[in-house]
Amino acid sequence: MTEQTKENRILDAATLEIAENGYANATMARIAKRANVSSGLIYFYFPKGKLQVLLSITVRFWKILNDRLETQLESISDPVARITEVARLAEFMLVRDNNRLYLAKVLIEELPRMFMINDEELKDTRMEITIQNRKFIHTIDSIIKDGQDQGIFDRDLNPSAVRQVLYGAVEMLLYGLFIKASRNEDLGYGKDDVKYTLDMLIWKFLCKTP
Amino acid sequence: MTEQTKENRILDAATLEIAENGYANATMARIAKRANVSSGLIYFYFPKGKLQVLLSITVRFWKILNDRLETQLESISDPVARITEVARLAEFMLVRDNNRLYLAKVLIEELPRMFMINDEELKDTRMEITIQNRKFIHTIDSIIKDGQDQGIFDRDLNPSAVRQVLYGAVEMLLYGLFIKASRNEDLGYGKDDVKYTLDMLIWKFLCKTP
Amino acid sequence: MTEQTKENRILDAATLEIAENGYANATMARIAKRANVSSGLIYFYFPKGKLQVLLSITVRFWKILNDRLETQLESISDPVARITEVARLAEFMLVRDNNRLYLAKVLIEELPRMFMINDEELKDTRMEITIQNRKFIHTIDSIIKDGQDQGIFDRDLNPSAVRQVLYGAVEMLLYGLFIKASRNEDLGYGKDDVKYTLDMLIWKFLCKTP
Amino acid sequence: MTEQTKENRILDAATLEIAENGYANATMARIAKRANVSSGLIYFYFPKGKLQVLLSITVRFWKILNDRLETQLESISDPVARITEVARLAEFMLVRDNNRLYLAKVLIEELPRMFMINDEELKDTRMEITIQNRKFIHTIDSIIKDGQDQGIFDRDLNPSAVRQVLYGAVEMLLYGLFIKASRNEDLGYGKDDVKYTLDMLIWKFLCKTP
DNA sequence: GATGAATGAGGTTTCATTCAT
DNA sequence: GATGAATGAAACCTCATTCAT
Repeated sequence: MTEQTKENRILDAATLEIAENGYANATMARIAKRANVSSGLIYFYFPKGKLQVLLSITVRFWKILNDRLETQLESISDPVARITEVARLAEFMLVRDNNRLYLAKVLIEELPRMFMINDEELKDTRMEITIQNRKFIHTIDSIIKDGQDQGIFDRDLNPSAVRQVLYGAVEMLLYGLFIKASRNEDLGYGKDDVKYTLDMLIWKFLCKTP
Repeated sequence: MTEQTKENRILDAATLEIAENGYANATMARIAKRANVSSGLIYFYFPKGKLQVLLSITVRFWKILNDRLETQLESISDPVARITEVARLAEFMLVRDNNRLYLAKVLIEELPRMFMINDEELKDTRMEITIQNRKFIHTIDSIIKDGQDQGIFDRDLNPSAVRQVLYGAVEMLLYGLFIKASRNEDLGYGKDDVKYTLDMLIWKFLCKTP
Repeated sequence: MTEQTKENRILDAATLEIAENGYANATMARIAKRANVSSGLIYFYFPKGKLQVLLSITVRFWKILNDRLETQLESISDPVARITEVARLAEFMLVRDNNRLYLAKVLIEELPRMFMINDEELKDTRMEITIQNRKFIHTIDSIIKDGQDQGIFDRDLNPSAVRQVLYGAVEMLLYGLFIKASRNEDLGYGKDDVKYTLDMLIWKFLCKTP
Repeated sequence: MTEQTKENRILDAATLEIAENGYANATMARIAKRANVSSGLIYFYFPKGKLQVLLSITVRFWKILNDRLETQLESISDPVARITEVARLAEFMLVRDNNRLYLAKVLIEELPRMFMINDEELKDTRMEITIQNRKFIHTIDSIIKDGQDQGIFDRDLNPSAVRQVLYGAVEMLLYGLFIKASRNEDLGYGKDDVKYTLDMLIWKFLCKTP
């Protein structure tokens, strides 16, 4: 999918490494080995080290997601269809194959960490995430407000709170799939349940009751 | 709340340290300093080190939550009231004051890490978490199934998927509050919105539509 | 001489290591090995690393020198005798045996580096040097001004410039001795020439011509 | 002054880089950037790397100094005038503008390092320095011996020791000017004091007392 | 001549963990 | 129970140096 530059290979390798060992235990040496580059090259592309690599994984994902959203949503006008499309796309980008689930795991587990970064030297990368994140949030919130204005979505709900609910729902549903895929534990539902549950969440929770 | 033994002081200090720096950057030396004990003493109480401390924070929380749930739910029979009470209690234990929000942050961010632990020596502590976690999951799933059996909750929803949605919704709503409290960023909603949104999630999404 | 605490052992080992390899090539690992301590312990006493070790060598020397000067000069009132005593003491502390010459070499070669340090984190150590240095400069300048006031020293000379000349003269004369001791090269003079030359420098250059 | 070939630009850039960061912290990458060439090119001109660059800075300086000395001294016969000319020329070459002071700093601080070099591969460059250095020393020592023979300079002084004194005096006086120029610290004297003090050093210390 | 991405040896540095007191 | 100086494995990270272009 993404062009196989060495920079991208490093990010892919880091995704795998972090997914398997967690950020705390991921080592630069192993990332380098997985990407089949020297450890020094990682610092050439990401001078601030491991944290910048993690941030860059996130930036790359959000950029692609936002780009695709923009394209996909262009031709859809119905708020229900639009919000459903957002969920579908997130699902598609993170669940389609097991490789994607690694990315899902990293994004879900490490996203909160992003908000905590104060390092002055990483301000730029951090800002990029914030921009992409705000863009995403704005997309969702706009759809919700739009639906409320059109009388389709429940006007009594706070759009920001709804967005958090949707975000959390998608996150935990996907996370369960990851656990299922990577361990023996069954959490009691499958990919089809995710689709159906999210549809119902939109129809019943988000839409105006007749 | 909890008795101020040195052991508890260590866990409290660790919660703060991990909340501020993340598990990866938390150091035993700083935890010791914050707890006003020597670093050697941490190993007296938690011989397996940092990871055991993290696990112990989690165990302590889940034990208390499950205990209280048991007590509180005893006198409630209506499924809607029961599931609402679960949300209320989680909220209460994690949001009541800002100190609690630190705990919320640690639990939310580091919980996934728990599932990755294979360390033979920590099997016992890990098992304790699994037990508490299953107990919690079982409590929720039982309420949902019960409600479905009674024709109050929507029978077409997969109980496990619903549980993930509720868990994710509570998590993200609380997490937004933490961001708000610890940074200037406003996510667009407040404590009251959390209550109302969760109530609506239960009424509209979870309950059977008439 | 100095109490053989581990801290002092580290400074002694570092002096030797830096004298032999230069600051640029000195390694913490070798300093540790020479001091017979673990490399980690160096960071326990000198958290800012190699540069702090270098600064600390200097601080220790200047402190001792200033202390002894204070004691020795107490009982001397004649400006000529006083300034001679300063030169003698510097000589004594740096030349008496070959071990001392190592210290001399480090102090002479690396002193200029001290003035260049801007590192915010080393401000304290750097300030200590500045204080000791000013104390030393003040001692010398006072003697010179005193001698000028008494009509013994040449009043037309700028005391600060004279101090630089004396400092440079002592430095280069001692440095030559180090070269001689550590290599085969002969620079054409010996310890006795140093004494005589410095005496003449004081008598002829510094004193008022009759 | 010097022709702006890329080779010279590299040496100039290295002088600045080493003056600002010290030899230990100077990096080839920054030297290349300052010289506006690629780092690879430095190895084209100086295959032995950083040390060879440092040696080359020194060689270039001493060669020019010795050349000029030869020219300037040709027409002067009086020992006092000759030795004064040496001091003047050194001053001129190192103090005339602030750029020169950077060179002074590097030469003063890093000269001792030269004597420590044993690297077989740098034997040639090192030898060049030794040759230039001996030539310089010989020039001075000759003037002094000459003056002593003519009964103008004090015959009781060891010429080599005198040379060290003069060298140290010039060095420290110039060094003080550098400190003054690059920091706020005032060492209590200026360029005029340097001239006067050196004149007096020659007249009073070096010359025979009547 | 000139470039700069890429390497990897070798240094610095951290910090979990121990143990004598 | 409690301390904190001391250890050393193992990570991070730098940067001199190379080489295909």
